[in-house]
Amino acid sequence: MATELKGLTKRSENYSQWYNELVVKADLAEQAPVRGCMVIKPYGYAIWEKMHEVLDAKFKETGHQNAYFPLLIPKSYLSREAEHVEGFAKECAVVTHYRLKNAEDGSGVIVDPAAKLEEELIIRPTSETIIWSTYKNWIKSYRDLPILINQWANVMRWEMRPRLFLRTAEFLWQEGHTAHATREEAEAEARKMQNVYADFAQNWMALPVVRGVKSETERFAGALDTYTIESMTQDGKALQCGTSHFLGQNFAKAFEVQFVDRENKLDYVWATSWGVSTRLMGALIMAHSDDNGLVLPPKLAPIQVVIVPIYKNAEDLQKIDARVASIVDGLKARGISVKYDNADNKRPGFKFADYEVKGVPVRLVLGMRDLENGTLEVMRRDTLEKESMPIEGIEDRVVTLLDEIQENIFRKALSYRDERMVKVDTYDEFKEQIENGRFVLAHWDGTPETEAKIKEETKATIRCIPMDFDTTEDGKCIYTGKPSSRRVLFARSY
RNA sequence: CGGGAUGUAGUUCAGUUGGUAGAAUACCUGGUUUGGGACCAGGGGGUCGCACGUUCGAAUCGUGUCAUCCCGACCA
Repeated sequence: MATELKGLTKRSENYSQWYNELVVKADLAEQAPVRGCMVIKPYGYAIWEKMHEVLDAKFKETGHQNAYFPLLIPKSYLSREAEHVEGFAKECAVVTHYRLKNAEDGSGVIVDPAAKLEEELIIRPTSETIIWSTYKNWIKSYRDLPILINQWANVMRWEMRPRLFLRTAEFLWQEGHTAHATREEAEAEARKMQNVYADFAQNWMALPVVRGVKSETERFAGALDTYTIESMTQDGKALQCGTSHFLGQNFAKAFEVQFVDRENKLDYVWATSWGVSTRLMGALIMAHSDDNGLVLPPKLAPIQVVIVPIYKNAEDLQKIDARVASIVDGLKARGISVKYDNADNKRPGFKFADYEVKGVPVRLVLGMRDLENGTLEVMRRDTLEKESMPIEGIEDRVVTLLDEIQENIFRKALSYRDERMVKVDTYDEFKEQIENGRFVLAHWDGTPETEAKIKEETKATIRCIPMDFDTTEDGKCIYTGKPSSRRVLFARSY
């Protein structure tokens, strides 16, 4: 399948359009026939698969196991936890029937009214309810705890305004659901997983994130605390990349999950849940890409190195093939994923542009001229710099180059974000900086009312109370002038 | 659910006062090409979103309907 690559909109002209075109032209995903749903194409899925693999290993290192719970949830389960219903009820897809039949007038297939379900089923928007109703049967004693389980699944939320990867009706994610004997242990777990996410974002995705705690209004429905990692897109908006919730005993109480502790006393268990989704793909795309297309961090790139031959006839190509074979072997031996594209049906210029749009970190070009000189051309995607190098020893050079690129795109994204994170002390200044697409650190009086007013007037929300840097200091709320003991992070968000 | 817009080739779009379907690009075939998105020649592809109406005649006019996109409210 060939993609139409020409004419990618510039970021500066229309950021949303640029993003959309990029997702499609880099061959990552496309819209599905069903509104709000997307088809993740092989190249896009390969990136997600790599993320999945790395995260899964981290979960296992931290003592978690994978399991799987059902897609369909009885409607009554959802109403058990009051805040939880409130948060999700408006966006649930509901299964009401279990059979179709042919219409009598021959107009096609219709829902068989005789097959109406007694209790409707909800397609999971998240799995807390089904999981906690199951944990109830698993937990009797403190000896059954902790339960540290993760599931990789798809969930469905009937969103009003879908966007590829960032907000789709159906999305892929992992959700961890843990049960603990003590409050302290559960809180520690929630923070631990936030750190796992932050580590993954920064060291694998090359994505700088702010770790923090959500304000009461932004908190997950049913949680006591929501820990978040927030990244910045190139148009200056915030993107919630991962969350880890300390659920207290809310779900245990709603689903009557009690255990007998060491002192033979009955108590409710303490819970956490945490998740990241295919939205990470959106964060990745928005963080590093440029007007030539995607820029992938080498650690997650499905193809880390592409080799393009340049030749005039079959005889030349044979010579290049032979020389390239050993380079390919050498790179593979070093654990590098490499593609040698000697397809004859595309010209070199086309291939160059194509792999640039797809964000392949390193391109090696080898022509007859190079063959004679014992050189090749090395291009790095992050800077677009080209350099001629000796073929001899190129494999090791590529290894270090990939590391440099990984490091460089993180640094670039970090300084981009840091330049756009500002402190303000007046509301006028606040409005101006929000309008400029900045992350704004400002004093807030701590009330949901003020937060709501600010959101209404500026569309900015409190992204988090940051944990990565100390924002404690005496000041006055930018909106009400009431005393505040620390700054919080405001931004517009996706 | 409010406000705005659009449905014509795989895609992006043109289509005049109503007269029976076009371009670019993509695709297929052949040839020449190949150090930054090739060129020439030929070819295939559309019940003009759907329904009804007006008319000798509708992509074009009217009514209805469905769908999609953008802007809000909501959200991982």
